Amino acid sequence: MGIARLADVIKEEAAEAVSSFPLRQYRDRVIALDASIAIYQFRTATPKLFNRNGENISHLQGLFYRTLHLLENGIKPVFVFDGQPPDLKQPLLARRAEAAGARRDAAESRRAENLPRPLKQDCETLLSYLGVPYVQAPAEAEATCAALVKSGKVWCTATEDMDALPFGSLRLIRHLNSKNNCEVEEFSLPDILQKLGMTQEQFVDLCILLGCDYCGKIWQLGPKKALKLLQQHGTIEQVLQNIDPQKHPLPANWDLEGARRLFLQPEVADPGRITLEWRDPDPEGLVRFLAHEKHMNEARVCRRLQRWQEAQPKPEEAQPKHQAPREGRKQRKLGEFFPASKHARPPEVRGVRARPPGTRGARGMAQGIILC
DNA sequence: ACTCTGCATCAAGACGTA
DNA sequence: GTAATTGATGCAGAGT
DNA sequence: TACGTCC
Repeated sequence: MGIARLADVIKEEAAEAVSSFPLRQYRDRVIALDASIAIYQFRTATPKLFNRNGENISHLQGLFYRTLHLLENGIKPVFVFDGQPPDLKQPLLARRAEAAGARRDAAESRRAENLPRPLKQDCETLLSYLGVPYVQAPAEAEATCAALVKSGKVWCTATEDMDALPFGSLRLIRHLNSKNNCEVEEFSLPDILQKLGMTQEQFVDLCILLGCDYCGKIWQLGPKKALKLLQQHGTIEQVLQNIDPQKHPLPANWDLEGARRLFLQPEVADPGRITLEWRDPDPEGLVRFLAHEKHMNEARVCRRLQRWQEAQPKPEEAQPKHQAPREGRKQRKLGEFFPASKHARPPEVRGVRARPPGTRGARGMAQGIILC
């Protein structure tokens, strides 16, 4: 669940490091998202959606709508999937699993944090048809997101929890998906460090004291004291020498070094070996996959795709406005997929049967990415 | 006063229509 | 008859 | 905007 109250601390103590921008500010930006968190959100959102086979397809519908929303706003998303959670996180996961009820068998709870494979495959398939790249992280997704930002391949990490900052993501944005023109909130890591007067190492120490996923908290040491003491003494070790150990007992099995190492030298995918590529969504493939294979309502899928199509900038006005490198985004004429129907007529089987020659899109399947 | 903790509560994702 | 997740938020209370 | 529906 990230770092407890880190956002509050930053807003209070380093307000200048936080700014708000309208969504359009991020046009043509590459943004990394934690796929597992997003999917988990969709799955736990109520009410759950079941198709006629009784399969929960909340994740597909959610990912479909949300990704198109990003694409419509000119954002280039990269989804990063969690890998193996670090050992230090096991106690936390075990606690969560236990809280989730003793009903689950041990085998399932052990990998509770990982998405079930078919679920993940569904999402990868969907992303491929959407033309959106994804990355498999070896461990924590947020860590790989941060590495991608540091490498320059990605502009920022979009996430609701703050882990990406101690992992070193230079920019972090929140509320990317909020509805009514709510502004996006951007945290600048360099500004945070400067305002707090801390190095990245000290900032990581701060996050550990605030309470992270990897080790327990020190009793009676909340955000205010933690910040002040760290600014005063520099490291957790120094802080410990200046507080009363009776009043501030350490948690059992407190692996300070381990937690630090996970933040400062996390296991991440090598950005240099990752190629990010975006393609236009493949409407035909999407209808086939979502509606026919997964039994989402076909009319809805088509309507949404049509809305996306209409939101596409016309080729001629797309050119002069932005000088931004339109790398690899070939503008495909989409009219061919939707025989221009003025009034959205739902109940037809469209787009699927009508397959113009030469547009057998499904090759799009290939273009997720790759590597870890 | 200020700070931290514990407990209760509530809303959750996105669309479309009224 | 019948389930029931997670986390953000606000308020009460206790320790400093 | 508030609320009901999605499958």
